Amino acid sequence: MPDFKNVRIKDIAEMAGVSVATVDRVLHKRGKISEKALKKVMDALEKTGYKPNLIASTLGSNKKYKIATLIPNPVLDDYWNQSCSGVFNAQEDWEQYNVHIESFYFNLHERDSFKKVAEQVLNFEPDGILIAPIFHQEANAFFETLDERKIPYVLFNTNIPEAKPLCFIGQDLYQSGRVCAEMLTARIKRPGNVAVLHINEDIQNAVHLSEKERGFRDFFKDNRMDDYNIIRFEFENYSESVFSRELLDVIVQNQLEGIFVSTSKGTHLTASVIDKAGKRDIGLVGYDLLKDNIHYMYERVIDYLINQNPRKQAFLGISYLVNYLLFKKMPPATVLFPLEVVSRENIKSYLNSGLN
Amino acid sequence: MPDFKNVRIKDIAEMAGVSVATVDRVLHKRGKISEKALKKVMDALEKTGYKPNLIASTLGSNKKYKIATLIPNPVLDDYWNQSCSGVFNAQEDWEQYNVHIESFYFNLHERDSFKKVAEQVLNFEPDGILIAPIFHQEANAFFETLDERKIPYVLFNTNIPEAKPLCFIGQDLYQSGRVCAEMLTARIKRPGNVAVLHINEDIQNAVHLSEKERGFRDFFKDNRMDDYNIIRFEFENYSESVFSRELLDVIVQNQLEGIFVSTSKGTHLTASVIDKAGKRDIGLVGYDLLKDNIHYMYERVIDYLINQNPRKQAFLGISYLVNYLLFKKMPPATVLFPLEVVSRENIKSYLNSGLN
DNA sequence: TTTATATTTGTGTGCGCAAACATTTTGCGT
DNA sequence: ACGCAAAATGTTTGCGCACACAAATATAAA
Repeated sequence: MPDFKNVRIKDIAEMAGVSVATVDRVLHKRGKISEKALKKVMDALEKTGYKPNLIASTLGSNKKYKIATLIPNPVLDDYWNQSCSGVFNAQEDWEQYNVHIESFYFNLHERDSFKKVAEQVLNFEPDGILIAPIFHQEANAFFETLDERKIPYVLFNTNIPEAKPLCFIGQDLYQSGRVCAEMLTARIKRPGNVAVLHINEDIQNAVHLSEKERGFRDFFKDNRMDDYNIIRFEFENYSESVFSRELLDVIVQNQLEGIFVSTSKGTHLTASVIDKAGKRDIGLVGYDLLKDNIHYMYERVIDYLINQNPRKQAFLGISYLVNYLLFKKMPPATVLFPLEVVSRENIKSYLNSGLN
Repeated sequence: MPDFKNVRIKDIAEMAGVSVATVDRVLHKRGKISEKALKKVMDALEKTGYKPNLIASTLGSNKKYKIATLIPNPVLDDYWNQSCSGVFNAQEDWEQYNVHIESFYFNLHERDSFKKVAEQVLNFEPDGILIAPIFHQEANAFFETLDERKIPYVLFNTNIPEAKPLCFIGQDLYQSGRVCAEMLTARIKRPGNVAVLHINEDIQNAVHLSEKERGFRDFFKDNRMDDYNIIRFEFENYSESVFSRELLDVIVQNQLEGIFVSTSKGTHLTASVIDKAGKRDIGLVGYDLLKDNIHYMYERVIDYLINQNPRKQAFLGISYLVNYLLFKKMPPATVLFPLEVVSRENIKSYLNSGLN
């Protein structure tokens, strides 16, 4: 072990026969530099394989960074509550590094709320933003402003193809649907009717959900499972009681063997109906480790949950932003999380490991 | 936002009416301090909620840390190869921080090799060690030395109850067995004979493996699946051809419906035999995303793999050590990874997401 | 009281870099 | 050749902390 002392800017400067400031200028592409000096410095950089000391760098540039989050209000929905706690975790990790995170919440059900809160975010003048772009159109308008002002942003949960974020964090929805089909058919012992349930407050997520449905259906097609019949149902702006009645109708009339619910909240709503009706023999696959979902999984109403890991998504989003701002480290353009299959037997291992 | 400027040692010193050195002394419990000064400093510390700037701290103490890994040779086994790459990943992450990681490999099949290499590790005089303590007894002897010399170490993969590591990283083996039973029974459509296969080079792992078997069996018991019959087989120091023949005998004679293999290498060995015999209707559940296992999963020979995530285990182990050394951050005593269920449909999502 | 010695406290420098500030060099018009 | 601005380069300070070193104070021995 040669105990190789890391090359410093000073070393580079000496090698190139210039001052540290000149080296600094080429490293940060600031100021003007003569061709000659540039070449000399570049050569030295090349030869030594110089890597900046990020510790010293962050200490030296005594900057404060402000990061904003723009996500649905966590009190209205356990899913977003988990995203939120991911942000908090990240906050703890980075508070040492002079980064301040301010959370802005919009109402999941009102697009106007998004616009209003987005405005507040701009007033906050953040150096970076983590966004869950629920409302397609409004989000796009917001992105334009951000692009103009050159404020970097990371999207998670929902992708917006037109946007040019630093990074998108989410899952492969098509494949997610396929996994659900796989698990549902593993659960169901005799083929028959299965239902895809889209339970959502807003038709907005149409693309989001139909991607999952497409994957779900393709699984049956690709595996030649002709003995299954897939029926699709949508519930929108439901009231609890109406939903309950209608869903029961659907179940009974179609003699459903299994149900795939495409949303996390919809999952425990459905589970609740099935539970009350005492129809536990129906296979049920849905999304996420929400409190209620966990409960119905232990109760054997829900068979499998696909974990979208909102906590980790948000956490990683913040980490990417910070790394970009502090260390100029470019995140991958897209990060698709593993499609975690959660069952009665491994659910505890997911809940206990603080890693998520 | 009050733009709260972080309190520095200097601030504390002023508040307490002492010099920075005195504050430094109480912070690090070094040198002697008068009662009076101590109290004043402590009060100021308390009042301000002082938190040291770790960035400045690491920069200031211009220490070099040496970390050693003591793991099986990666060229002999893809599983350990993955652990190894986890170490490399960690290395990249931390090389900025003046930490040097040196890997020491022992031969998985020779306990003497472990002793010899452990000796080398000691000569290296590391500040921390990541260990896969395959050989129970030899490991324990090593730990004693480490405890004496107060060298912190993190264990992963295999737990040694007597050891006093900084942290153990692994999985709940009992529960792991249960998950395998769950997935195997989900795969098998008609109950019958299922086999537990322990395929291992060394009887050493007996505890390790029988924990999994216990969980496997308990699943059937707890779910009153009396229509299943569980048979146990061990293969030790096998030659490829002998193994192949014997295993086929077992399969045919018992008319196996499903197989649970308790080791990662054993999984593709078994898959290979099943594949060659054209017996894909047998359910097969095993461990880990090894290259060969992935292949047989795509080939529909293996149905489910439980991911032990050796890469992430090693990566996290190093991270914990570094955080402890650099930032005095205590890791949790035990970290049990989620029991990830990998299937044909979600395997790509695991392979693609660089997170693992 | 003096001197030696232990105890307690204070000062200064460097870690590697960023950035403000200072200086030198160049090009150009007159 | 001169003046002058722009271009190019150099010098210095400070980020917050660790730690070596220096100084001051207290205590004990003579």
